[in-house]
Amino acid sequence: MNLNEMLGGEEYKYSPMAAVDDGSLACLNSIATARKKKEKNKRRFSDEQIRLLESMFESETKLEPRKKLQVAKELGLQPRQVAIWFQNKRARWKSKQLERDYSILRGNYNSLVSRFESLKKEKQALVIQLQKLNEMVQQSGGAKQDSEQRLVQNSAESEADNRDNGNCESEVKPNLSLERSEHGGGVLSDDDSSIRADYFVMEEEPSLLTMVEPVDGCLTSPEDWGSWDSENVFDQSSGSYQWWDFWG
DNA sequence: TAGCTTTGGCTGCTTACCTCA
DNA sequence: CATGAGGTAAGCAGCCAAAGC
Repeated sequence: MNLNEMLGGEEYKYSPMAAVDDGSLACLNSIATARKKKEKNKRRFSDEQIRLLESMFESETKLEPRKKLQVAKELGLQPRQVAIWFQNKRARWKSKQLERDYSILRGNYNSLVSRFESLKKEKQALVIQLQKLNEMVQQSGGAKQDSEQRLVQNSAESEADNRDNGNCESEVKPNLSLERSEHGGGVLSDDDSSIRADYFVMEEEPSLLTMVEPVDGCLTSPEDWGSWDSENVFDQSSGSYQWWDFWG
């Protein structure tokens, strides 16, 4: 068997990853040498060829067979060479795109972190302010306590009446009141808007830091970044992926 | 019509060559 | 001049879809 037969002529396919079972080092060396000689002919494409290929790639990242033949003829290349150039180009482009996506994600993450920190500080300031106000309210208690209790009682009776009449909460007339909560503090209750803000509950810091990636992988798709919002980023309901795992 | 083979293209990984700092 | 890093053309395995039988 000569070298050409070993290599199978033009049909020879050498795989460096393939398992070696004959243990013939000499044979392997011959194959490697032959391959090196074969690849000696490898030359970079000319600037003109690259220029045209690049412009083609800009308009369409995948070539139709007919177009491929036309381009190959035009550039004096084998159709196979054109196909491989496009394959490699797509791979390089994808790699670059990944880098770009990564830097954009990183920027988004950094801005979210700084926003979260500023909101946290704002919340702390508001809590302190509320504590002070509550202290003032408690200090001025005494005589006022009776009127507060009356207010609370009236409010409870009013709600009971509304329930009896089958009224929903949104139909109740505005009725702001100050109640005593089970936390020993107070609860601002706005019956009209159903907005209720508990305060003095700092010991139960919400775990806002649980960040998950949506199942559909939209975070990796730049087109979808426009739809980002805090619900996406701080969704606590699905998955267990932690954002700090990603940046760890 | 279903099942098969063939063909061609794709992705992902890898190799070897070339260029340049 | 040697060398290492990065870019690039090309090889390979494996997968998939379309076409033909």
